[in-house]
Amino acid sequence: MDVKQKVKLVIERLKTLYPDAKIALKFENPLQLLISTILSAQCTDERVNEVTAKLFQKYRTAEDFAKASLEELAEDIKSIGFYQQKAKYIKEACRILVEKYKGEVPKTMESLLELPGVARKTANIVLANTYGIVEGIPVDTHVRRLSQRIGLVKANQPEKIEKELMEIVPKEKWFIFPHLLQAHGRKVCLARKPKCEECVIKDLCDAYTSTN
DNA sequence: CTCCCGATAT
DNA sequence: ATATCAGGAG
Repeated sequence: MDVKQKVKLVIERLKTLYPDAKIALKFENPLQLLISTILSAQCTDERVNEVTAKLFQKYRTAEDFAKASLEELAEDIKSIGFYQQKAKYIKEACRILVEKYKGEVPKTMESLLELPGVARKTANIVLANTYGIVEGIPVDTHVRRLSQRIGLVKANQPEKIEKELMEIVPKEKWFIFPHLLQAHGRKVCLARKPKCEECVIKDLCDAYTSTN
């Protein structure tokens, strides 16, 4: 089957299964989403939400994070992995926000990529989910795993996967596509033990059809 | 490529 | 015990 036709069917079926698929990180403004997304690296969104519930009470502006003590900030996010690195990223990123952008989160890919701890995945998420600016497709662990299993892409590096996906997913679906794959990745197409028998797209999946 | 790294599922 | 979790930097 043509890969674009496969993408169309995957989106149709997953949309029926997850009609309310959207970002799982909780946030009230662009700054909160930026921080949450930096924190979410190699960590479940659920735990990020637990930590940020308290964190965003304590730190309300970019300036609050920028002038925070690094040790204290690290301690406040300790239950998340990579907490020392992430504390540095957040403090430094917020210092730049205050210095260059009046404490606000910039609206361009180029500006976001200058922030430490921010690459295309994080920038795509922030732009799309706060400003409605869809420049690409965020490739996280779920988008990567499912795209590879289904057989939508051949590449192994996130940036190359994003490029391949941008060529086969219609642009008007760039926003919903990663949300659908993430929802399916968390509930059915699990990393360790995928529940293939209950999967609504198993007939379209290379990983399934090649072994069954 | 390695390193960062705690919490949870298997 | 080990793999995995909405990755990114050096």
